[in-house]
Amino acid sequence: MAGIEEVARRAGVSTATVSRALSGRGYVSEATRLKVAQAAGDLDYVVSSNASSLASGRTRNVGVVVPFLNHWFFASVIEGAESALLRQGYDLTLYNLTGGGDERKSVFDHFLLRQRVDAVIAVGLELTEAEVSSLHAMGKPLIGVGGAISGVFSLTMDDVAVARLATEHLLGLGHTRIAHIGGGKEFDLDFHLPSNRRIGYERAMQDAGVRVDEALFRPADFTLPGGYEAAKQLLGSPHNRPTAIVASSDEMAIGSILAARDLGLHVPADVSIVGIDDHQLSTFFGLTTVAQFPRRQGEQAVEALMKLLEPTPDVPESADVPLPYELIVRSSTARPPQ
Amino acid sequence: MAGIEEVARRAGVSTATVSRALSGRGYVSEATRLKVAQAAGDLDYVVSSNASSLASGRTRNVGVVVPFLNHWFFASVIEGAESALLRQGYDLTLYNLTGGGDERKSVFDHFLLRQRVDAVIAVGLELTEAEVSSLHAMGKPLIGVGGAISGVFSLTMDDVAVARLATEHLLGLGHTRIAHIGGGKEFDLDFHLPSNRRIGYERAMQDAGVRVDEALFRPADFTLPGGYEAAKQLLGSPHNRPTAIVASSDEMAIGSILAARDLGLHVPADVSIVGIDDHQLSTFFGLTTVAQFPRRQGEQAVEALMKLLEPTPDVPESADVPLPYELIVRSSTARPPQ
DNA sequence: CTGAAAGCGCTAACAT
DNA sequence: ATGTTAGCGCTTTCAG
Repeated sequence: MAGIEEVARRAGVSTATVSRALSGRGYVSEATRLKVAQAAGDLDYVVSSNASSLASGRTRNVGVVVPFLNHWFFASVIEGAESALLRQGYDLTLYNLTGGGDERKSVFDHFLLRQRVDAVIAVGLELTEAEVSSLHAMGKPLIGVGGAISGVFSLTMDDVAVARLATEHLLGLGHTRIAHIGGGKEFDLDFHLPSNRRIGYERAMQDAGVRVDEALFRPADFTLPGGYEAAKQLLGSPHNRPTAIVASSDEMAIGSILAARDLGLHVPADVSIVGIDDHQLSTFFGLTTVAQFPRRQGEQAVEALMKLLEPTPDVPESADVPLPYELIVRSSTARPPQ
Repeated sequence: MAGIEEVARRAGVSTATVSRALSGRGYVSEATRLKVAQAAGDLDYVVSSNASSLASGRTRNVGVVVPFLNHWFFASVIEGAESALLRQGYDLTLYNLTGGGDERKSVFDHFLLRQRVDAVIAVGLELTEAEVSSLHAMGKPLIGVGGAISGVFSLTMDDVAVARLATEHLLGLGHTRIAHIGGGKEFDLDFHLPSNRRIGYERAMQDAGVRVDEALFRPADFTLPGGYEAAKQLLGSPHNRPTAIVASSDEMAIGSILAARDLGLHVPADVSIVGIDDHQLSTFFGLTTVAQFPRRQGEQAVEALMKLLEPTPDVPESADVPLPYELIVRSSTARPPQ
């Protein structure tokens, strides 16, 4: 618990110089920098983030707000953000809203306002005007990931294009009776992704001159069991069973594969299935999918923040590109039977 | 961004009184408390955690260190810890070591030492002596979850008993050719759970007078694909195929169910399978398992910390009980064939 | 029960 | 390039 004063004494300089030498801000000769580093090392000196924050007004800490944690997408985004932040010497403090309304309110009204974070990353959350503006009033940069927030810079995939690509893959193989398992209306509140993906699916169908059949759409909850249920209904239909399914998430797609198996249908011989995500289990199930890269999204969010937070351009340039996605063809899709 | 001074002025008291009124520490008359609360509310005052921490030496923030994030167990522990902390007005800052050796070093040598946290929760991590002692030298309480750390208070399940229970369930149904899929040696470094579970399995067998057959053990990596591979080997054996499998994790157990299906074996008619965890997918797969309760573990870790951190007994009493576990029988286990 | 005042440990002008 | 110094916004003795 050595303080800056002791380091200064040991290095034979002033505390101001120690501060400059250690933080990299301001001019210090190479020689003194070394002396200071040495002294600091000897004493196991680590700056007190509180004192530093209080004096400088910068905490070197960012808040990440998520609606769930126990979910592939969110966990991956956080992992990406965390490691990018660590590299920059930043901490990540986590706000998980799983608990419900009360938690959300106290996080936005209290926790995020107590000057503990320099910026906020909101993942998969549609923030209210009030939430956004209270953050902005404090001068805290806010950035969204996966779910656009009006008036806020957000990293977000082109969900229409993604779903279109998945559907086109199937169309290209010759399928026309293509079903879609997407999010129900309840998911459209915080994400708009369900309807966007449905739109992408429909556009692809229409552009290919294929009629969109309402009976071939099933809402589900993005989970594996949800996908299983929906697929059972779709594939159990006595008339005009679809020859392919595009599911809005890999978990639902995997559920669909299991449903098909349970019905005695072979994938992809009897039915082709494509998902969206590239979930960690997708390789195992041989699922064809459109990959998104949530870890990368977390990193990109941090990169964007750093540009706002760090005046010096010591952060690698990262253009404001749209989020990438990529069709990954595995063994769950093939030409339709006959 | 109103400061304490403005609140004091508006309430007609000194800043000292505001501090006392808002923090609950020290004597304040009910009347002034109300006045202050009113003034603070009017001004949307939120205390600056940095100034408060610097002055008081307490950050009201705890660090949580995990080896992975994208995993059911860790995510659940964090969720539990997070919500318990939120209730106490604490923040949670997350340190994810997924990146590798470098990250770990900088987290322990730098990040955790910069006085940003009052305490540390290490989840599923075996800390080195150096790591533990540098934390203790700073006076930071440290508590382990899921993986005992020598010399550190840890919440940890009785893995021997858990595996024994799973095995006894099978023995009780009449199985004797019971295979075990457990962690390989590489997992024994940070967790000792693999070998403990194996011991529990063996003890149960021995106590039942059943010989432990080396050929009936397969190491795997705790994942679904890993369990699938292992089960394929076990169940594909031409001689003396096991009639049951106890897997050290639900993911491996689910992999085993899928492996059995792919071999044309029926679960549980041809083979019974039991896991350990009660993973979110286990209900869907009808998996019999021994549940552990990771969310609760996160909460308990926080409760234990609060006792150390908060002198006042405003934290509900929670005895130092061993972690609970519970056999949940679903449809993946039954009497052996014939 | 309340107020005055001395820091908490560092950073950032400003001066040199 | 380095030192001096005045705070950052609170909490906490210590008086009263």
